Amino acid sequence: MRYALDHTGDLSVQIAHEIRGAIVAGTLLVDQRLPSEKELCDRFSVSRPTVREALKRLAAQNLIRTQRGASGGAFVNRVSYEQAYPQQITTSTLLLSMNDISFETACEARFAIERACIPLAAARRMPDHISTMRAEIQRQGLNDLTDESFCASDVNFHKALVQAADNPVLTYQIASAVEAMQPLMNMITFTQRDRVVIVSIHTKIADAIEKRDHASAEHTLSELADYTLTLADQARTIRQVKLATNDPQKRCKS
Amino acid sequence: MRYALDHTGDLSVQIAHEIRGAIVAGTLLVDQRLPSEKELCDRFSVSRPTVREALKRLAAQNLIRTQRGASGGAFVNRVSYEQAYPQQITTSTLLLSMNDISFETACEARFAIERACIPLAAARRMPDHISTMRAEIQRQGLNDLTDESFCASDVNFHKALVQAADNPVLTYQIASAVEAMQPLMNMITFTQRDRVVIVSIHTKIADAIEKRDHASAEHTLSELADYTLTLADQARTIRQVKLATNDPQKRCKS
DNA sequence: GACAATTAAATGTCAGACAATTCAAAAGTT
DNA sequence: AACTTTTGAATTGTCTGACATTTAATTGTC
Repeated sequence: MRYALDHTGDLSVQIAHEIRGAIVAGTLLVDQRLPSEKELCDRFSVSRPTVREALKRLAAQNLIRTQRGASGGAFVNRVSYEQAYPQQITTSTLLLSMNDISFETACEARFAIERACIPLAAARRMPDHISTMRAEIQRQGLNDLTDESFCASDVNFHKALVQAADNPVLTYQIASAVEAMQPLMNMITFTQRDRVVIVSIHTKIADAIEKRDHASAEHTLSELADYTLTLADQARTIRQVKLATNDPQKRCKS
Repeated sequence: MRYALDHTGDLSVQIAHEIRGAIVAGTLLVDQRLPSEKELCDRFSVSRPTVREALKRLAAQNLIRTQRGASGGAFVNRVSYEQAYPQQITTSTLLLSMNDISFETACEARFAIERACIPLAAARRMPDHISTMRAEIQRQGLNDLTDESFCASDVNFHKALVQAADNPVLTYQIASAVEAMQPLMNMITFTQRDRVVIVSIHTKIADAIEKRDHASAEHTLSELADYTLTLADQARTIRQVKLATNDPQKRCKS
């Protein structure tokens, strides 16, 4: 077969678009081998570097993988959660950092989405979900925890909560949203007192989920959302005060 | 500066990874120009095709754009919602189609996430959100509407609902989830009776949002989720019956 | 000073070659 | 005959050098 391309833009873009269309439409099935680069050159009437640039575009989107050697070539990838995940997070993270999204907006979205899985989590939670949550809560109570470790444990807690809903699509969507928020959350430093409050809220959530009391869990989650906002507000105030009182020399250093 | 690369895998992958890291870390700022391809060749000690393949990888992820001519080159992209959107949808759509996600699972996730924005939408809806929703409802009542047009209007209705929450991050997340579901939704054919039911549910939702009654809106949305599931169930049954009663000739045609 | 032609720099494309990798078949050995 | 080794072919990865195309700045002319 011969391909007819849009006559808009660069050749490698057109070719990549053509092949992507075939994959999305199902003309090319998972694990099916694409024609070799040489054949693609003939079909599209372009040189090999051009074909290769097109293939690299597709590879960057995890749509294909390539293998060297005899019986090698480019193969259609099965798009898995594991592969889509980091991609999604990179995009979301950049979106947040490049578009002046306020902490309030991001926080609101994150907790709103997480709230979506609470009824399902309450209905379907299994014993190991609860024990994972409690283990993370216990970890969060340790005294010698760095802020990073505390945040990581926090992420794990919420991941377990989401996983209790037992819906892979939901897990994928929410987990990527939560992780994309992480850089913003890391700007907060948690005092010992803050941690005590958060641990108590987490405990209340775990209790509610265990008792399959979704109303209480939802309510407590919004409590956590509010508290997170006040923490961010405090952190901002502290930063501003520091900035104002800092002598010029120190400010230059930063 | 000279770069040190991981010695794992292909060169173009390593180079792309290196540059991506600089963008994500903020070393390269938005709209900043990357070194020319020739300079990159020198820095990484590779040939131009290799550098170009790396740049194409980044371009495929919308991280950079290229411009020809004098004072052209590769520039760091501002990742905008508009650009991230179709990318996200493509990925999500492929995830759904390639991983044997049941309609039930996808539907559950979609409505759960949409539910997340209801309280915000009820609190913040403006007159034009309501009028958009009502306009789409009216359109859905027209008799000579194709299934595709009905679905498109349905998407618009839910988009307006989400937009009423007035949170760009939330809009981005939910809208992409809803759109990714569209191929699955398009498998359902809506009888006139189905449409009447859906229109009435939509009306109830719009009414509740207008009255800022989030509890009622949430309840009605879950009603819609249930109804959608029964429709999908019907569609599946009908397809099976057709398959069983079809004579061989017709089955070959399809 | 305004407009047109030239120039330079950068990406886009091409052609051909060689290197590296992998699998399969042929050859050789036991 | 069964197993091991060698060879070869196919394919992607990389390099080199060249030319085409596009665009902005420069130069020249009126």
